[in-house]
Amino acid sequence: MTANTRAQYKTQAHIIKALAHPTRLFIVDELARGERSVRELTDMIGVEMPTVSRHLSQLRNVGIVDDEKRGAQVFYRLRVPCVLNFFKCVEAVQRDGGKEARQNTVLEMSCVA
Amino acid sequence: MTANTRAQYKTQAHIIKALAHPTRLFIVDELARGERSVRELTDMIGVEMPTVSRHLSQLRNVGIVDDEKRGAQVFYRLRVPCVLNFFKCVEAVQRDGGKEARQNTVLEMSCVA
DNA sequence: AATACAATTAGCCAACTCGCTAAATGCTGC
DNA sequence: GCAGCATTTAGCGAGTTGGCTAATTGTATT
Repeated sequence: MTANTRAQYKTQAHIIKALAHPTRLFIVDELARGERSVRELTDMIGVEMPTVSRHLSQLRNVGIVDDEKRGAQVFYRLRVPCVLNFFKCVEAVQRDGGKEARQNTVLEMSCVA
Repeated sequence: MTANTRAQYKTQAHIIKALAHPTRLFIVDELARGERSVRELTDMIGVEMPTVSRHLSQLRNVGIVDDEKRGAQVFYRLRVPCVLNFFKCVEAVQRDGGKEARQNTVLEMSCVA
């Protein structure tokens, strides 16, 4: 592996990592429906606004979402809709695979999915 | 958000997190070319075998890869090829977005990609 | 200008991640 | 059975993550 290749994987991992958290997945899912203010998202998620704000800036830093300040509020938008395709594949992983996952929560998952 | 929905996002995040590391991305990429033994992967990556082994079991635990023991060796296979689509989308994120990413490494990225 | 609300930043702490080395397990060939 | 290789497991330590509260910044309203 060359240094360049290694750097490339690192950058990609950084982007994927931005999606690797339940709250941030929820945010992406919600923003797929339209733009939302930080307050709106905070009210839906069960954590404090500063925490939500940090999740949002994480998504923004890698370019997945976009923000626009209007008045006192900041609205966030999904910038790269293709990340929604991740969900489909992840569901496929849930169905087809997952030894540990199957032991834990996937069975209950397949009930609600 | 119901408890079930929350659990669902948690499970999905767990799967995505398994991909959110440079070494594991490399492994997935390499396994897309065919099965590989732990030794083979270790020789390509610059870390010790125990570390590679743990990355592999992380991928196996969420069902992304599969292992088969033949003799003294263990061969790993990609089980859910759709994860390769992640790469395409991640490249789109790299191109279209990424404030921080743009500052850091994306420019050099777009040269090698 | 004073108050109130929206959002971010800073600082703290518990939990997790990922590298390593050492030890354990399992198979192969002598 | 013993030696040697392949792999995994265990245990350690540095660094990161994600929650919180408190403090800061910026806008709107009175």
